Parts: sequence; structure tokens; C-alpha cells
Amino acid sequence: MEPVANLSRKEQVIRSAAQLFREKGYAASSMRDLAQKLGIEAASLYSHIKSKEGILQSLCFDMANEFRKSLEEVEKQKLSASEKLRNGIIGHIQVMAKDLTASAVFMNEHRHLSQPYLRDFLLLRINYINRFKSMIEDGIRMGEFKPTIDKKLAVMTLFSSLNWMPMWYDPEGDVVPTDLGEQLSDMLVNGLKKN
Amino acid sequence: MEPVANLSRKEQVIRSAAQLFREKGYAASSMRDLAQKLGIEAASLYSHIKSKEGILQSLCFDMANEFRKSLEEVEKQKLSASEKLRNGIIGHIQVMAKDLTASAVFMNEHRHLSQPYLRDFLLLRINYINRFKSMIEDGIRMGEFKPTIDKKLAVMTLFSSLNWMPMWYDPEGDVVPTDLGEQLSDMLVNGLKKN
DNA sequence: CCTACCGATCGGTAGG
DNA sequence: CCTACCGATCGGTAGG
Repeated sequence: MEPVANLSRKEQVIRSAAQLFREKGYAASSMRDLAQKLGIEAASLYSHIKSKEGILQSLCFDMANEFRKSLEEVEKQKLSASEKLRNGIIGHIQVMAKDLTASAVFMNEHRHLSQPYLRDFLLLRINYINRFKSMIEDGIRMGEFKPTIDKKLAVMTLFSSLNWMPMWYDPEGDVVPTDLGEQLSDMLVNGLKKN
Repeated sequence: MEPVANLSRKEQVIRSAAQLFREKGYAASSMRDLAQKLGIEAASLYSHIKSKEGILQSLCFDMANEFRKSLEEVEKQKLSASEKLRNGIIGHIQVMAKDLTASAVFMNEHRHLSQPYLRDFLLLRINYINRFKSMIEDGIRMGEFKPTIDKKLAVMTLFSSLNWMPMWYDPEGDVVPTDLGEQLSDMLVNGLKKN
């Protein structure tokens, strides 16, 4: 009956949960921990959310959606493969930087999703990875990248680097997300490029 | 009283636990799950191990020790910075490939260590990372690597790539660990090197 | 390695 | 958002 206030409170719950899941992991985070963080009783959480896993679902699928939108923007552009790859990397970093906490949960805790959510999530992820792989393949086909590179290794190295960023990136530091994306892209792409 | 048999059984327990921790995560793995995997009662596990966390401690510190030994071998060698870095990467990959399950646990579950083990573990890790960082700094000083690279970014990208390897590397495939290490090194180092 | 069991804690519901 | 509570499960111990 108070949709705005409820929404806002619900978001507070989800954001607090994200912090908790990031720090302790999903399985080791209890609803009582979460309630305490918010200054309420555990039972009261269920006025705002359906279940513990419901929170994880929101976090994982909202992030997945942001990544998808970012990539679609890049794919529309009329650019060379290496420029698209570069923009894809920058976009990914920017999406993560907007919410490092949710990004860390997305990366480390998605495996605690139950079926069919887990399957859906993994399908989204493999689709996303394959679209980056296509950019690399395009780059090889167009003569921008070395034809000898192992495509699976290249794309997995790329994703490893991207996905670990929430572990060490300091948003208070003087490297802004766009710069980080450019530097990372530079380091990886110039490793792929013919010199 | 039967040290050999006990040791072997203890190792079976630890290896089964590693598989379980890798699949479900440490916190979501119960001692009853583990006992079932071994065909015994949960209470019987405690004849072989001290506690659930004791298993995690063995797994994490044994792996840390393997990594340390591998790096010490490399540091002894009289080679250029880029060759040392290459050998360090190959060594790291080889250590992981010897036990991908323990490697995955080492990487993803160490945060469930309690104090003071967690602190000790993190000190070992930062030390290991800093020694790789020194190789990169040496390479810059000796003119082998671009002076413009961000050292923190470079070393973090390196470790991201290394640490995610257990997530996607297929030991049944036709890429042997040494080759993988060389390819990975090639991809990363050639991205750093002056061309 | 087992039976029997412990106190603590879990996610969640009923009913206000 | 609270009180009161539920059945299930947790890591671990006693005693054999």
C-alpha cells in the first residue's frame, strides 16, 4: 500500500544483504545477521523479501542484465574488432564499478542459486562469453589479431581479469573505471595484436 | 597405532572434502555430506580429522607451500626478468594442475579460515604476489617491459588469470599444463614487452 | 567406526 | 515490524 517506501526498504535489505554475502559468502550469511545489520528482527525481513535465495536471484540477474545491455550497445557500433573488444571491456568494467559489491556477489555466489535459476544464469553467462569470443574471432579473421592465439585461453584470460577486478580495485583510488578499462584492454589486446 | 593406514584414510577424507568444498563451497558442505561420500557415519570422521576447519587448513596451507617451493626454484635461476616471470607462471600452473580440486578450494574457500590462520594465509599470499611484482619491476628496470605499465594492474591481471584456471581448464583435453603455462605467459608477457 | 546424543543455529511461518 | 515458535540441520562429543 506504500509502494515507494516499500521499494526503498526492500532495496535497503538487498543492498545490506549484498554486503553481507560479499564479506561472508552466501551460505555463511544468516538472515539473523542481515536483520541485525538493519536493526530489525529476522522475521521482519520477510515483509520485504520472499526468501534468502530471492535476494541472491535479484542480485545475480540484475547484474547479468546490466552486462547484457552494455554489450548490446557495443555490438551496435560500427567499429573494428579490436575497438569493439576494447569498448566491451571498458563497458564491463564500468558496469562492475557502478556496484562492486553486487559484482562480487554475482561472480562468487551465483552457484548457490537453485534450479532452474542456476541453469538460466549459466546460460546467460555462456552467451555473454561467447559474444566476446566472437569479437576475438572476428579480429583474427580481419587480420587484427595473431592467427595463432588460443581463442578459449584468450577469452578465459580476459574474463578472469575482468571478474577478479572487484577483489582488488579501490574505488577511492585515483584510477577512474574508464581508465582502468582502457589500461586493461591495452594490456590484453596488445598482447593479442600483431605488432 | 596403525600410522600408515590412518594416514591413508585421513588423506581420503581430505581429498573427498576437497571435492565437496569445491562443488558446494565450504560453508554449504556438511560433515554429514562428507561422511556419506565416504560411506561412514559423520561422527566417525573425527577419528581421522580434528575438525571441519582443520581440513580446510590442510588444503590451504599445503597448496600455499607448493606454490612457495615452486617460486623459490624460479628465483634461484640466473635468467632475465621476463624469463623468470615466464617460468614463475609455468610453475604456478603446474602446481595447480597437480591438484585442480585443492587449487579451487585454495582460491575460493580460504576466507572461511578463522584467525589466526586467515591472517597467516593472507600474509603468505601477499608475499607471493609481491615476489611476482618484483619480477615485473625488474623487467621494467632492465628495459624488458614498457616503463608505462601499471604494475599493480599487471600483477593483478596475472593472478586473476592464474587463479581462474581451475574453473575452466580441462585436464582431459589435449593442452598439457606446461603448454598452457607457456601460452598464458606468452599472451601476458608479450602484452607487457616492448615490441 | 558406530550409536546415541547435545546445544546452537538455521530459514521461515502464524498471527498480530 | 514484533513475539513466539517450528522442524530441520549443524559441528562435534561421550563412550564404546
